[in-house]
Amino acid sequence: MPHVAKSEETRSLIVTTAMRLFTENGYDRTTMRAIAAGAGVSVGNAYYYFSSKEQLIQGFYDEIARQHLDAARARIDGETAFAARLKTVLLCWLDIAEPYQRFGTQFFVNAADPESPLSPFSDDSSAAREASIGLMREVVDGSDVKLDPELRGQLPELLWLYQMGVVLFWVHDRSAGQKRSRMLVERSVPLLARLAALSRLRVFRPVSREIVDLIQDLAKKD
Amino acid sequence: MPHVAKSEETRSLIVTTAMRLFTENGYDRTTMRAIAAGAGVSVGNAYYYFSSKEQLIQGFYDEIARQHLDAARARIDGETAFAARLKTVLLCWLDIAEPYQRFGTQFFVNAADPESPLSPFSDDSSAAREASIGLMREVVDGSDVKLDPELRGQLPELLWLYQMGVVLFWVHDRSAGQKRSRMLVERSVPLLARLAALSRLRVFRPVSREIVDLIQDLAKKD
DNA sequence: CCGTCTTCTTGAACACGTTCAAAACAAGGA
DNA sequence: TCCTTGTTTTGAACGTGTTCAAGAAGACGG
Repeated sequence: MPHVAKSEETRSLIVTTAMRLFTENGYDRTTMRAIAAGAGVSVGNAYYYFSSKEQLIQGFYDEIARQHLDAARARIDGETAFAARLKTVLLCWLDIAEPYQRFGTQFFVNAADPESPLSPFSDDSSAAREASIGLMREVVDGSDVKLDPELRGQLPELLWLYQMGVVLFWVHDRSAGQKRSRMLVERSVPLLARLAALSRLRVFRPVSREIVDLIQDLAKKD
Repeated sequence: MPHVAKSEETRSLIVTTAMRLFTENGYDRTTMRAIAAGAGVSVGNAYYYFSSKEQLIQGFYDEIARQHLDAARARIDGETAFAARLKTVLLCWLDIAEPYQRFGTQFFVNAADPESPLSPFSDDSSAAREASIGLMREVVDGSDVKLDPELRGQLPELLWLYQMGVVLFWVHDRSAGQKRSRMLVERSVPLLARLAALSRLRVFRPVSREIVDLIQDLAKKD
């Protein structure tokens, strides 16, 4: 038989059980004792693999991000319009995250804690963050959009921030199928695209420059 | 002697003690037992007045907001430049909130929960929210800025959202004296002001219109 | 097979937020 | 003064996340 570390099996059993229970009953109503019992291990054992209840969802977070990267790349392939590409990427995230909104809410609340390793701005999340920004870079580079070159370099990071804003809206969105979030994307993306295009106009140039500078300065030690 | 309800004294004693301990040791490290002991009451008594530990900071939240309204109004009096007024209001908030950033962080994390009554978007917070938006309306109306009239009506709400963004940045800001947050305000406010002025240009008009429409539609059931 | 060292597992114990039945107190009215 | 009714106060008890000392199970060289 293949040498699969027994410990990996246990670890994965625990996280799978946790995700099932979170989805069934919500994050708060799922106790560590229930997770341990469901996985057939002791509560202490769960803490041997995961340092906290919060930590249990990091794996889940990574899973969503991975699915999103794959699906979004497939969906924008061939499309060259900037707005269409961006819209597809964001709607794709909403599709993938939809089943988890119920407990995803609780999750993203924890992630709002700047001290938490789950924060999208934390060092621990830098890998996932870089991957997401990379996707946005593909959105820009694979499109035929014409941009102020200064803006172009910064745009992926800006778009990632915009995506964080969409997520924040989504967390608060209680409409059926999150259709309000979808509307936000459908209608704000064309606006952004037009703003980006306007950035090449003369009147707009200094403003655009200053925005880029500001972001760069703010990023210097973040 | 004046008829001050004994119960009001107890209530205020509890909240005062709580705020002192929160500021001294942080929110997490302050236990309800410590608060009760510090106030010389039983733990059950604290729960008679406040339904939860979180609820204890609502009073504090209100206090900061009240201070901000007063101080900001005084400081913008006489000033007529839109950018200057807005900048003053935001820097004023940073000044007032500074001593509490340490545990304020924890507080604003709780407030990020959409289900929490502490959320700035919740019904329970609508009074405070309306007051803040009202202040932004004063910022606009007391200034000599020329605006697309459609935008003018919506602007106070947009500025309030912008303020929420600044607060979000501030929560994550670990620089000394929150000088990064100050830089953000100092430099983003002029940008906003220029954008607002640009909104009257012909090329910009349709974009500006659509932004206003989108916000209105999104606000319809929020 | 034995001894030793590391990895894994256990469940009792702890600290904390929260609840609740019961007691103490306050204010009238008879 | 006593009874009644409503308000305030108490502290033991509960459920939860988390810790930890101790033991079980493997891994491996001899």
